[in-house]
Amino acid sequence: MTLRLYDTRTRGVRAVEPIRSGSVGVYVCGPTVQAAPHVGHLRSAVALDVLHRWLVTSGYAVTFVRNVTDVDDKIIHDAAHNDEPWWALSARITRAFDDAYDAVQVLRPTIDPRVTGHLPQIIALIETIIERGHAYASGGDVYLSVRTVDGYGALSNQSLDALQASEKSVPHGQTGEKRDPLDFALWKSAKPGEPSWPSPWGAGRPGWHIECSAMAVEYLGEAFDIHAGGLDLVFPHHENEIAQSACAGHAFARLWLHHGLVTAAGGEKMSKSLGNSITVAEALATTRPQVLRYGLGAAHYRSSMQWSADVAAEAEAAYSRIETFVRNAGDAVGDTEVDEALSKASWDEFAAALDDDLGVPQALAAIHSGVRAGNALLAARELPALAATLAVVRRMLAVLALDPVDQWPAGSGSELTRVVDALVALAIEARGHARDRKDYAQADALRDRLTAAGVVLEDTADGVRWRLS
RNA sequence: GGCCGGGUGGCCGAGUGGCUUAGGCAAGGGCCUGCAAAGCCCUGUACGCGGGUUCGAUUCCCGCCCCGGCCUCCA
Repeated sequence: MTLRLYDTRTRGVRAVEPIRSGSVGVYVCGPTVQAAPHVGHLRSAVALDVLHRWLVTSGYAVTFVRNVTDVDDKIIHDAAHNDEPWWALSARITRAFDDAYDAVQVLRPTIDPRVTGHLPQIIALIETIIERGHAYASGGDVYLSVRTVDGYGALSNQSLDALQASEKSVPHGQTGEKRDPLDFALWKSAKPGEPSWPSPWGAGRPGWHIECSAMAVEYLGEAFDIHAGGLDLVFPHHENEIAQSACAGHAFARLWLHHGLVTAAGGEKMSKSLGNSITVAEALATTRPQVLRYGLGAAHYRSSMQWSADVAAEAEAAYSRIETFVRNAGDAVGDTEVDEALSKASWDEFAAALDDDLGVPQALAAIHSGVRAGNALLAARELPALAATLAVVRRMLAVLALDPVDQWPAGSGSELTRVVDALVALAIEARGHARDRKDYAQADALRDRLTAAGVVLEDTADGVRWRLS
């Protein structure tokens, strides 16, 4: 079984056949670091993290590139508005994105290149495109001549005529003359007070699309396996990347993967410009990070999903069920030896689900089936079978970065934790004595007081356990 | 207007030309428990509307309605 993914360009599911056997190169369009990350950005990162981790689990050497757009119109504008240097704003927001990724255990990319660190590569690429007759300089700008590109519009299935018909007038802030309204900027001449870099066409900065063409080739080569990003990037961003790279003679990405967007309560796309964002910081104020990860990752990556307090609550309930099983089964099993053969079917089901266009919903179904079967084995005290079930459940969870033991260890080390544990143990002991002499009124009174304090007791075959409600 | 995606049981969310029609949450019943908690079992019979193809369609085709994305910066 090999991984099959939906390819936007061919509009169908295709097997991933790496260009270099055994290794896979992935380029992801990362954020423009202009404002604090919202849960939509995190959903993107989590969805692509599942791709990253599944490729690694499948045995590939993965080069995962996720760029950072650290200079653009909005960054410049917002920084000026804040009375802050543009580079300080982008550095600050880059840090906020990294913190958000770390909070939900998104693997670090192999490299996360920034636009401002790749001006030589960008300028060289533009020169190549001009030399090959596909771009022209005009008034300090450089434009790509869209009509010279064979197959422009293939990714987004747009015809040139249709695009022409809906094309608006020349966008603001461009001083040069386009030969054709469809042409787009590879290089923008500097305006007073804006950051700029020297180039053969005068001081200026890169257009939005060219950076990705340049950085992808820099780190993955002229041909690579997978290019990913949000559905909102298909046109014009990815269409233009394809055009630029084709004009430079690069084969570029083999497969184009696009994930769905997160909607806010009203059903509209969550975005900075619509002002309906829930920031990652806001979400984490009310939702545990592992639950946020579970919730954002639970829907199929290509579907749109809503994020709200209700969705978060459901994720909490579903994930707690998994946590409870892993904890209870772990205690019961101890170091019982694990017979891998007993759990092969579950793993195979899980692997087949992920191989089929990253079918996380079906993969989660396999995990939940394992949990249900495991809980039954726990009740029956069938420890060898339980040990195997627990092992495979945790192995599946680990692929999704959701293992409660290794990846999300409970708050530990704090002196307070030890104190609370000792105090609760004292109360549990007293309640045990009361139960032994069948003084249930007293036992229940003790339990009620713990409940009121936010401590839930469970009487299990392995003794009384407690957790925070 | 053009291009794309979607409308599934109380909710979220998979999937399929008929077969045992995921999984989670919520609900009801049962079991377990001193009582709870946790857990297990059972129940609910869904596929936007109208046609068509078919022995048979939620699944394929046509039309319509509704929702969303892109066509301007956007994960």
